[in-house]
Amino acid sequence: MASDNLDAVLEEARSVLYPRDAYAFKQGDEAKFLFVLLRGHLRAEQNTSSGAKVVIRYVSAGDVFGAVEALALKRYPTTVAAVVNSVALAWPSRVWPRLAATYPKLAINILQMIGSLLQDARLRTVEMQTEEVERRLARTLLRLANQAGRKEGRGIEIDFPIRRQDVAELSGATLYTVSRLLSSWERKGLTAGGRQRIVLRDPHRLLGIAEGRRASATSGHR
Amino acid sequence: MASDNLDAVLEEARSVLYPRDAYAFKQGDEAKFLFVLLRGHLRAEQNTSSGAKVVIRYVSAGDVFGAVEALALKRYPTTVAAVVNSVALAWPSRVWPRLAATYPKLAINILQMIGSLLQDARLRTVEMQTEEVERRLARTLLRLANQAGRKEGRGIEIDFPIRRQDVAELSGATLYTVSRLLSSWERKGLTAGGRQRIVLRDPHRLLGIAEGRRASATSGHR
DNA sequence: CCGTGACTTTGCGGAATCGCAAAGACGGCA
DNA sequence: TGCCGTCTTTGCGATTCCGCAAAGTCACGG
Repeated sequence: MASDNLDAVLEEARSVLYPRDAYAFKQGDEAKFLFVLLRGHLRAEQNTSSGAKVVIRYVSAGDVFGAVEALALKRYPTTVAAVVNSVALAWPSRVWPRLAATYPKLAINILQMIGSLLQDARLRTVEMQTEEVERRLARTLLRLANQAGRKEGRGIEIDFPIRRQDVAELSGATLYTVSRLLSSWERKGLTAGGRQRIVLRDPHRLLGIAEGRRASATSGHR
Repeated sequence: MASDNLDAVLEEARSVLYPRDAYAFKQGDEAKFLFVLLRGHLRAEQNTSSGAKVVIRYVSAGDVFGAVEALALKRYPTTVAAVVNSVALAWPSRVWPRLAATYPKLAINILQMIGSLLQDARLRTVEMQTEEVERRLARTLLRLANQAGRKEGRGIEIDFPIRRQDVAELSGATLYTVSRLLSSWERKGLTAGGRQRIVLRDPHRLLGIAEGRRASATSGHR
């Protein structure tokens, strides 16, 4: 039943290839397309007027991106860049009214997706406001592992290159604090890593930290 | 042209009265209705499992609330309570598909509203992550004044009772820090206040703080 | 195989902010 | 009018977290 619809909807899209570090769009660009990521990983970030940068989210295969902007806003409020070679489908936003009218379920799906984005955004605000950095970082890593984790011998590796700086901008901390925490966790066997690389060695204990139990004997220093 | 539509849509709603401190709905309730606030002011807040509370936003007359939840989610992720006696219109969420199909512009409006909520939420995250408390507080007050300010002799008063604690939960600070900053601003003639009451005496200078210039000679202490 | 630039780590203060404790101040209600 | 609970203020540390500086470390291109 759905396959006819699906084919028809796919007809309207064109596919786009983003080499590593290429931009899908930039903050302030006119929002002419809505996308679905087929393969790869993208980073959505927002820059403040004062030059600070915040990572809004990482986009994984199967995710929709640019939708809210294309459907409801005029311009993209974020910049989206490929962190590995990626492939996406793009629909011109002008075809949306027709598609939505023809396939009501599509509209419902998009609405739900936006709803969950909103919920995520608010959850993040709540965490930023009520939890300390260590916990936020643990949560951030678990989330990344969950959406882009690859099983790797003794643990889960985040399946795309990510700098400490990126993690900091995603979790609401500084580069230095993230580096210190990861070092400390590495010494305890919770994580492992390297240049643009993070492996969760003991997700269970990380979850413990994320949920409140302080990393025993962390002491922040030493 | 629109008035017929409007009448027809209004037909489907029922009005509800919320006395001060009454709940429109609570976190976890099944999302059966979507609302428009006609009169009054509501506070939407979210509680964490650990007991902390965060104010998501204040709802003013004309605002839609509960929409995302009713249209896309199953349950309300926030609690909404009246801070003054309020009146709202409520639509059962099940009439939505029919309304949306009949009045496409309605769907577009709702989508745009949700889009701007998402943008707000992300902007807040960015601010929480990149700006210091003083600036965030100034922004928060200006926003409140903007959406619910009443001109008052020598300044703009926030037109509903709001505790320091609420401001803290809205701006991402603690009760103590908010109180200290407001005291300091009051000494400089930027604001005035009292029990559950805040008046912006000099919005222009507040804007200066919100945009970066540090309140001269603040010194944090004293 | 080496040089170079990007990324990471860590020491060392320093600043921002928290948060207890305790004292006021206010306002509604009996 | 007086009491009481709620809200606010402020002193005083205590913490958390930041952020410069400088020294690694790593990956890649030539």
